[in-house]
Amino acid sequence: MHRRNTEQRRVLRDIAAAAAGPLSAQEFLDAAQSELPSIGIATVYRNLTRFVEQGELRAVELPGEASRYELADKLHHHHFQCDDCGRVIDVEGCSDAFESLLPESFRIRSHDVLIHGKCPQCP
Amino acid sequence: MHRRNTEQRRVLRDIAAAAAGPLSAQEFLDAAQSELPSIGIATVYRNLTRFVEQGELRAVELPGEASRYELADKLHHHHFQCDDCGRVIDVEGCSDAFESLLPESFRIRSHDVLIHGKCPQCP
DNA sequence: GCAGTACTGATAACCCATTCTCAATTAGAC
DNA sequence: GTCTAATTGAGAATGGGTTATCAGTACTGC
Repeated sequence: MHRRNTEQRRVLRDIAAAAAGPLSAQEFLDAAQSELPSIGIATVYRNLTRFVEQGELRAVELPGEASRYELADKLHHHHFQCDDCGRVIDVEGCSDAFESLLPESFRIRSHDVLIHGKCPQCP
Repeated sequence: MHRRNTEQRRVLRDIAAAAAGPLSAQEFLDAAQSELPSIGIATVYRNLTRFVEQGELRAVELPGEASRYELADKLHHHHFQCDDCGRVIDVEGCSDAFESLLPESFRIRSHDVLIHGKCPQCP
């Protein structure tokens, strides 16, 4: 099972690298089609799944939304989602004092923060 | 359209009031059936939707999970979800210094925090 | 009590993100 | 250039949460 470097994969990787936040399969498709109009949604899903298995990408799940994908080597960060356009943008840094809020009997592994509001591009 | 006080609604309201965190429709169903074995999932969904419309309950969306519902008059808080049993438990308090992480051009409206780990009941 | 209608329970239908199928295409070793 | 299997694109199929349908039930005003 030799891996091949297809144009589709190259385009998808470029999109992930240039993204300002995690993208959905549909967003990957839209972005990819502007460079490779014939690419289909099945290919996008197949490759996103594969990139996750290979450790290149990481899935980001947001409430009530389709899965999004971001580079796996990103440092700890959180996300902002615009109420209007729905775009998700990375937020660097983190003020984590969550541990102190729970009793000792809870063994904390991680935490996710999602900030809502309006992004600079929306009215 | 006169509102009626059915046994089903009374049970669902009791369950919501006694919950340690937001419950899914399935969890409402399971809890309700121990008191009212004939209650069906359609009735649960119908009433949860109705309670939300009436402002009694509020929907809580967690990544990759069915909607959950909690009392609408709860004060600002966050949630903990157990990696093992999946239960969701309220976390009082909040260390919010998120505003400072984003540029001024982002107008922040709210934030959600979800803490992951193991609850006291799980190994 | 009775009537009228809001409500319920069972199940079929729906919605939509994701996966599968399969014939056609193409990267890459030789 | 040839060969072969990995990959692709289109559309069908899937799965799970939620909603719609409809005949039967049971609140509540009188």
